[in-house]
Amino acid sequence: MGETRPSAARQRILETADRLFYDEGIHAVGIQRIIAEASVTRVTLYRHFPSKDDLVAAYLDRRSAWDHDQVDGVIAAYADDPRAALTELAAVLTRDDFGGVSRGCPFINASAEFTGTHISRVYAREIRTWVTARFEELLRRLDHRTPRATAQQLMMVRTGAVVSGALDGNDHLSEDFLSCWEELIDAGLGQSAIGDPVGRMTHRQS
Amino acid sequence: MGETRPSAARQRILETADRLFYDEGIHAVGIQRIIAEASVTRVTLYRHFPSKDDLVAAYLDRRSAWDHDQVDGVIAAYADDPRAALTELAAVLTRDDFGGVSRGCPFINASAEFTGTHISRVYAREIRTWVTARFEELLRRLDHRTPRATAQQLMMVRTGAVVSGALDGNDHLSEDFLSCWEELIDAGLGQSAIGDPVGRMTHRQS
DNA sequence: GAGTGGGTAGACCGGTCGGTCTACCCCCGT
DNA sequence: ACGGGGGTAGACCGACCGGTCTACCCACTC
Repeated sequence: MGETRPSAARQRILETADRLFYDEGIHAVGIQRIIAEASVTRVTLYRHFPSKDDLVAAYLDRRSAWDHDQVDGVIAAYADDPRAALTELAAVLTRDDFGGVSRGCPFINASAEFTGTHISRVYAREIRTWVTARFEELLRRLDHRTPRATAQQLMMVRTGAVVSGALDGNDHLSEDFLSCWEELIDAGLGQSAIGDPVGRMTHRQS
Repeated sequence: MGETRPSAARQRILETADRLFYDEGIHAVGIQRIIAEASVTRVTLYRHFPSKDDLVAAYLDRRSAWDHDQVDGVIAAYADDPRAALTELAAVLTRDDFGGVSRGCPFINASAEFTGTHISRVYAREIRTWVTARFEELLRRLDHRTPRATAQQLMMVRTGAVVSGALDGNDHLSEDFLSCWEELIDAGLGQSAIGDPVGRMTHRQS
């Protein structure tokens, strides 16, 4: 019962919606466009997704699941080396986001289109806190001095990198981002090879 | 001639559009809403702004002028102390953006709603490169080792701070941002009191 | 005192929005 | 053999979109 066949139509709808919503914005894309480009009938779409908001939720859900998998994958791959995992996460979490070709983070973009407690904002906050928590875990395993504060700084810098990458034409942003990333991490590590003294980053505890 | 009286109606239209566009998004706000809340006729609005896009342009123009003035004001106020100007800019450029109450940067939000070469993206890129150039100037006056790269890092971090502030509920973000900001600047200064050795931030020249 | 620019009022346009309805179809499992 | 779930086709709904039109008004200036 329930999910029997994969439903090719449903898959086409989701992929088309994902592409259009991400590339052009949610409000800018109507149902008509989606059903046309997905080669699907109106009825079929509304059978799977009772309202446009449901489709939006499914879109964000896919993206969210993807990001979760990406992060979990990196952490698992570097299970015995948290420091290397953090570096790899920097790369993975900004993949395709530099060079002014990408449209940036789907959650940030979606949040810009809606107000209050709309699902887009809920999804955005959810995944952001989750990723930040993963950062914090890795930092704790490194005996970092300020795991929570630094995790939030990492999230902040990553956010800025993705948004800047989508807006500016700068082709050196990737290096600027990565050096800043490494810097933030190493500044709170004990026996760092680059010899930073006492907690310059410790304006607050934890 | 041309601009004789200040035209109270025009002013009301602009202020209403600014508020609604910023708070709820551009696509989400129709002309009907604006003329209703501005207590103005349809004809009046279209007399001043031939199309919605013109109104959007005027909205972004106001915001852009405001930011320009803010930055110029700070630089002028600290004309003899570039280092203090940078610190003050950090505060000014994220004013009202922390605590999850603000909606963040109007240019970033507008850019998320449109594609390609739409005015919103042009405005965003313009002001971002302009502000970054001001950062770079100040850093040069401080004999910073990597003024351009660091200026872009500052812009990146500021971007992340504003967006994170608009999305997350975190109430410590301001401190995280400011410490990161100071860190980025001081890491490339010569006779810094916090004793950082040779260029760890200098992964590239200029 | 005639003209003009900025304003009001409200009907009107074609198009698109999100969403519903009816009717037919076809493949699959029982 | 048949029932049902997933699919197609296309008309239809009210509402709203951005934008235009006509007609009247008022205050100010030349």
